[in-house]
Amino acid sequence: MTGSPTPGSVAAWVALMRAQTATLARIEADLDGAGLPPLAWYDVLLELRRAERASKRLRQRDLQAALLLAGYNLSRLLDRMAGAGLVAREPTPDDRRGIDIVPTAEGRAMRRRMWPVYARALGHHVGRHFDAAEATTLATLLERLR
Amino acid sequence: MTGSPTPGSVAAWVALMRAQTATLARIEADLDGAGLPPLAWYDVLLELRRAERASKRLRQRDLQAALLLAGYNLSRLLDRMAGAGLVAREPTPDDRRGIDIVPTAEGRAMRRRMWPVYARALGHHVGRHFDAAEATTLATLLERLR
DNA sequence: CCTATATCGATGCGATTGCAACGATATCGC
DNA sequence: GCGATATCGTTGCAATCGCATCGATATAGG
Repeated sequence: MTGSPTPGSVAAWVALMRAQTATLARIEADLDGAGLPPLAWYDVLLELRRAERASKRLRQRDLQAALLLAGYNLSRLLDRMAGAGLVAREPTPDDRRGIDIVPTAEGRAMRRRMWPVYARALGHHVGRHFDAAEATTLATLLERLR
Repeated sequence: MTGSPTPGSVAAWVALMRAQTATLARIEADLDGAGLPPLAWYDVLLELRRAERASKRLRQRDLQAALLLAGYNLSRLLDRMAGAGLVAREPTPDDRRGIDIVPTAEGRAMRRRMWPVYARALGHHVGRHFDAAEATTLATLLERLR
């Protein structure tokens, strides 16, 4: 047998693809409309802030794992962000293969500038559609697909 | 106020991004591993079959709307698929700007060849994680983000 | 210690995507 | 009917992604 999946799970998958594509496009459009960089830059800056709050330096490898990003992709994303003056690369103290990524003052400022726009977009394009219980249900179900 | 969205909806959004990215990557890997073309090709071929079943010809514009795909992107996707002999372009009878997209015999065969692999991947990477009620709940919630 | 293997990050190159603009045709408003 | 505007699909070009590979360093096994 070809193992036809349940109709419900096909519907869920199709809905997942479309929801992500459509919502991401709307959020990116809001950021772009405000003259801000793409969402991926925010994700990087947010991870960097989390690390700073925990008084840790973040290795590129760890950033890669946190963002589910291919290594070569992250290398070049950081090229662009470093070019824009938002992050700096420093050698990892105890592993000479490694690079620590640190935010610059401008990088921290950029994250603060992006958040209000991102938050507004999130409320408008996601939060608006769910009450608290629904949002939790949705998050819980989606977690299983990690 | 910056209008912080509810914590639940932020969690739902993050989970949505990760679930889609991770699951899509797994499914694409299964298709690629079976020597088959990307998922987008299947989506096109499926829409074409739907149209044929309804005895309708499908305009490129309608395909674009059905797939939530940018026009220029679809143009070139169809270039590749036509190059592979899977679809053909024909002038729309009543609108000389338009192009009808029709599947070739090879295109229909390719869809039939892709489905078992896709179905297996879907069962493995999506269906496995949900019972019928959960899948329906998930689909229903995600529909709201269209 | 010293070779074999694994990990970390970068890079050359071809494929794909996104943006802006275009040519062709259709539709609208006068 | 006719000029202004909108729609359909394509294309040039730059940015980004994905794959394969590389150089450098670290770790494991004998």
